Amino acid sequence: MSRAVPLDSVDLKILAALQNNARLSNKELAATVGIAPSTCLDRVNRLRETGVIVGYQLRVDPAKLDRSLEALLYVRMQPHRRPLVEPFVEHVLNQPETRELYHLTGPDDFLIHVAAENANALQRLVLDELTARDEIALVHTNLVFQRWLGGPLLPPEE
Amino acid sequence: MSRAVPLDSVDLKILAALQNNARLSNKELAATVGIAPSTCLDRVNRLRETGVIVGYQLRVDPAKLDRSLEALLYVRMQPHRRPLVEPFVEHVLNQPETRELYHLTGPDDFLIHVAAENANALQRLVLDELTARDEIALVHTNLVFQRWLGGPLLPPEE
DNA sequence: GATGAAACGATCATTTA
DNA sequence: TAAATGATCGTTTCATC
Repeated sequence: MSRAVPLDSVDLKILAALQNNARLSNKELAATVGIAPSTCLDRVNRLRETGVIVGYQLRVDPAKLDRSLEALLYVRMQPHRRPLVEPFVEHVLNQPETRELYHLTGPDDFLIHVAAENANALQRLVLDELTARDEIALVHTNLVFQRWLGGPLLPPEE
Repeated sequence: MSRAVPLDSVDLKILAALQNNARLSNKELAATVGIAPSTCLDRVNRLRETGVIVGYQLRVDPAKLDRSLEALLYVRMQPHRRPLVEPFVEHVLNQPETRELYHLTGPDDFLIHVAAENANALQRLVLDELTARDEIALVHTNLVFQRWLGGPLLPPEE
């Protein structure tokens, strides 16, 4: 269901261009990659249908929303059993501070990226929403100085 | 420069709607939040001008691009000095596998989210691009089972 | 994959509350 | 000051080549 999809050089140009600017109009995109708008529309639709393009995400500045304290929370679950995982994931995703959640190999089972109003809000989140739960054995909190996004994601070179 | 911006309930509705679907047309968005399209356009432009909306990002499925092995790399820098930070950040952002990079408090100085083709590619990344550098004291690699995104980010309740 | 036409949406000057 | 109206302009989209 999630195998790699054959992509030609036009597809790759489209993906690179849209990852640089997801709001390019179809017309601009077509001009950028050098094909007709109708063809371009077909290509983009196919990239969506095949699941290469998953969605379009708004990026907001957490600081502008009074959430300037970002942190990564490393969470250990004990026992680390399937019936406990799903409710925990849902609980985390329901917290308004949650930006991303990872389920991981390694000593820590989860990593949560959160954006809180201040240290008080972060403390409340850790103590009341995480360590208060029986299955949560441990939470380590690391503050985020800065965060960068990688460039366009493309298939590995041959 | 990054203080919170006063936002009324219409702004919040716009932000919530666009975070659910950043490709809503202005007309649809206006209907969703219950205002005229022209007003809606003004609002969105203001949210961009004030820096609340930072950009629009394409979300792609790494597995569909032959990058199905995602990992988090915990990196310790020694010494952790400013002149070493910027070149390292640039080096990491230049790697095609890099999706996100965090600079952190705590025992590990950086966390890198990467999407690699397979274990070989991941090993190469860690050994040739990270631990090969003098300033990198240590890299821990944790694989990603699954990743979720949080819901819309809005200001804390009063 | 391109062309061209019809339909639709974005945008802005103007008007109104 | 903020929002709505309505005309213009441009883009998307689809049948056809």
